[in-house]
Amino acid sequence: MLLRTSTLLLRTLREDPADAEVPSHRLLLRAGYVRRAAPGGYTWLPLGKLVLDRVTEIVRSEMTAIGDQEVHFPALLPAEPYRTSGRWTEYGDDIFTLADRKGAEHLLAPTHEEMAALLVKDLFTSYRDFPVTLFQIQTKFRDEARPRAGLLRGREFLMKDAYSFDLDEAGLAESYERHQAAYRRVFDRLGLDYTVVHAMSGAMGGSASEEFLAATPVGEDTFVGCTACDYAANTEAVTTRAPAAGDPDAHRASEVHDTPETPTIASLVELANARRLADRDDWTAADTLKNVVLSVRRPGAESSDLLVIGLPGDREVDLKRVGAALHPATVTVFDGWAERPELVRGYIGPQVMAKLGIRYLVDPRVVTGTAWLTGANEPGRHATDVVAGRDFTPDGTIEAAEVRPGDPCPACDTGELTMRRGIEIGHIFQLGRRFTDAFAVDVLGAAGKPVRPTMGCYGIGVSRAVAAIAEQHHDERGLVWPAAIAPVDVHLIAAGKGPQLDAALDLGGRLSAAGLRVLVDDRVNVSAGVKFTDAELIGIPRAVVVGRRLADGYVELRDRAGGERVELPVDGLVERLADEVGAALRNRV
RNA sequence: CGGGGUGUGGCGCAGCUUGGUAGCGCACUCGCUUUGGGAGCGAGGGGCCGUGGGUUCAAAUCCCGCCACCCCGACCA
Repeated sequence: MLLRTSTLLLRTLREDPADAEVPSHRLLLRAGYVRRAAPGGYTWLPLGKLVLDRVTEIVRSEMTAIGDQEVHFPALLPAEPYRTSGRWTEYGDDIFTLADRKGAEHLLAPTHEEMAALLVKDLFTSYRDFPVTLFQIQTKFRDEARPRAGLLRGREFLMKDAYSFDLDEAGLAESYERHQAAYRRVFDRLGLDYTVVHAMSGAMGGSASEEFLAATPVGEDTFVGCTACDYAANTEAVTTRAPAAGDPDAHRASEVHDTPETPTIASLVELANARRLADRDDWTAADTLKNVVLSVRRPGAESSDLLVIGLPGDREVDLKRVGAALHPATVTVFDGWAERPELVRGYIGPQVMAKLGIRYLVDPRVVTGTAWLTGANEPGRHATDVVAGRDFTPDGTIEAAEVRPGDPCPACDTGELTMRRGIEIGHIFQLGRRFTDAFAVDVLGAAGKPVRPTMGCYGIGVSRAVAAIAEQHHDERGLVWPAAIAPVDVHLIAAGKGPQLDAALDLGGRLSAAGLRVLVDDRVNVSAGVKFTDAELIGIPRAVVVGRRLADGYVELRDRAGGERVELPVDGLVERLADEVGAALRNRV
């Protein structure tokens, strides 16, 4: 393949577009890979399409290598299957919905579990047909509340989604492991620095879920690692180790104290020490029990329910974690104080929750036998020695408290948690039978009785991966593509329009004939300096400058990543580059 | 959805306060010169000033509505 800059649909930008903030967005626009065409929608220009196709091909090859079969579902679907599965309402505003001329409701698919389950039900009837995994690479649609950062979060994006069907749990676990391994190979080949983290299975339910996060400061997900072991998790999925329970009767009796003007934890701690409540002057925020009132709304429900969460006063509630824990319900901070006078804002304690019939969940640190300084449910009053298991009994625990760097690792005894940001580039789930149940997907089992397959689903954000690679592979001059996914293998630069131009075109033709992808900068009346800066912006791994030493039979080979420059004889150059590029690409596999 | 900011040729911006027939740099076209690190000179082409309404003799400029984009938050396989 031979591309010529003089005719390529390409215009590099000298300055940063004003509305592009993150590096991938900025550079992909400036270097002429994509153009914004719609809110949250991008046009892939020729160079960008080549990159997208190479990434797509790597994904496809690893999927087929583990025996997955490629299909292609419609993106435009009738509402009915999504109503049957419950996701029409569960997804809510995040799906694009539309009506056809007869008024029948449709959607632009955000993902295809329903279709995969129905397709298997349609065609397979015997246990002998299993296991089977289907995948597709297709444009997905989601009506994002806030598209941002160019390709990182769009309303239309390319995704590889796969759906496995097994007859039992062991088979599902195997399929899941196989995809986990395949995903590692994909992201290794893409040159991404990524971490596999425990994740919430959320709407999908099921027993296991992991996310593949590409580390970058502009990532939207925060994840933790451990300083001592290999534990890694999305903050939403971090679990808190509960301390050992104690004897609820080992504490002195609870006492109520006047604590005027102490609606906050800080003001309460200050007053508790000043007044020596319960004969102590060493109170800290961690000794207090903070009770946060939330509104919880189930999908499609008319009204919200109250939920109070109790947690140590030195921790804030992380609404993202609460939301993940209660998914698919949505959670908001309670603001209906006027209608619930029994809730004394700033002085709420757990002692009355059962009597009020309000659901009360606590942080795992609030175990039986712990004693707390907390609200007395009267204005200006708090109570000491309010003991879990004696003065109140929670309805359960919830992971609601913020996770902080330095928190103890839940997986080992010695490590502390560290926090980083990442972009979700892959997500794998053991789904279970949610969708096969919804559509009664039954096949005949070995014993002559019906068996219901269990599903896994596995996604890779293909277009997002392109942006993630750009985030991780650039410098102040521009993009620096890994060899495996660069739009072309060699960028030939004619530095001079006479013999240099002819020689560059000749070299380009021969390299192309040798199987390399080549871009020749054959523009005349463009100075060498412009071509050099453009080449660095575009980020092809190897550039060959055909310039002043051509007369002596030499050209210059430049390495984009390392910056090395070597002079090489034109003789034998084609063979040499073909070898080098071939080796570089093989090393990726 | 809440808060903040911005919409003027392909890109980056000025003009708006104080209304009077749209400007700069880059990019683009032509000519000559130049040619290894974003060239020079000369001549050109290209703009419903986001959009709809209002005020006015007159609106890029003032007023109201809407739309879009960016950032923060909420939301989000």
